[in-house]
Amino acid sequence: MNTGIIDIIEKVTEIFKTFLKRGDYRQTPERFAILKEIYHKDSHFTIEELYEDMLNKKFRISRATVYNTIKLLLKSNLVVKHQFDDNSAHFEKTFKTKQHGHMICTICKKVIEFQDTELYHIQKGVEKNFGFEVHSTTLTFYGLCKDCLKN
Amino acid sequence: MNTGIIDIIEKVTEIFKTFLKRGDYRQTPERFAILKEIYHKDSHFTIEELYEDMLNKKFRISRATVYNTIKLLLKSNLVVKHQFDDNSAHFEKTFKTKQHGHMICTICKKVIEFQDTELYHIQKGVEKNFGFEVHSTTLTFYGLCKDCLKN
DNA sequence: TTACCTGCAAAGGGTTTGCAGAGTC
DNA sequence: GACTCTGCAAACCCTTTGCAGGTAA
Repeated sequence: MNTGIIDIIEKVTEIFKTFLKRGDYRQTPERFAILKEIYHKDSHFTIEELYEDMLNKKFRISRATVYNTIKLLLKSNLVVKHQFDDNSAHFEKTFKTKQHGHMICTICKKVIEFQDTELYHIQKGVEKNFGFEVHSTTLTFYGLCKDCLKN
Repeated sequence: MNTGIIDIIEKVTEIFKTFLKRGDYRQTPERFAILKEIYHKDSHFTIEELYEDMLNKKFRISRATVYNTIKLLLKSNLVVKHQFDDNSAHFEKTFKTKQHGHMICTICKKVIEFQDTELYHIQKGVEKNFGFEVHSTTLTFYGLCKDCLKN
């Protein structure tokens, strides 16, 4: 499992390097450190969580740099952004990650992921019908989870 | 067409009245005026847009009341909230409105709606598989619209 | 009459911006 | 060496909150 993660991080680092070169962006240690941290995570995160995780690992960094780098990662499609129904944006890595949706419990705020193949068909449908080119997708169901339904 | 709107507004006003009574909320003129304004709209709106529209119609109201009333309308399911990729929340009426998704062009910011029947199947699927009870849904595709693809 | 609701203004929280110093190319 | 990037802090915008006066029940 660990070797898998290392391989993936190597790969996305390459992709990011290429992206930076092409866009005339500089290759700073902060940018690679943030990418690495994100790809070590298994789940969603907010900017604040990412920022604190890096501080905890004694990596000296500022919020502004995290915001700046996330923008580049979004542009390079290595990360996607989700705006759930709270005030802060949530992010996820994309490389080697399957397309999925989210269920959010409006009581306990839990976020549950689910895989779906039909989603892909819907996407193909709108691309065909509207001449729209889809870059990223957010499917979110809000409601009550199993545990909260019991109460 | 106009009679259709009037009928619908009468109907949702009744629904809202019942909701307010049941929840021991007061029936204030502001609340009904906001509901009416929303159901006169054809499309998405932000709090700020709604607020300004009401001011333009010489209805004296405050932002705080708009925020407060929107919460009640969400609770009564007469309005849904969408968090697109900008900072402000977007809202829509729900009554007599079909389930649909949104495509958002990341360049021109245009929001295009599309109907989809498959979405309902996905919803049924997660309800069955996860014991989750879905109350509302947001499906959003981000990408490039036909017009922006030309350039 | 008794809460609750409204309007106003200030506070709060996430994100962006401006600027000086550091680091990439 | 030029110019971008970083870190810090202040500014910004949307939303929430506190309080005094008004209003529905």
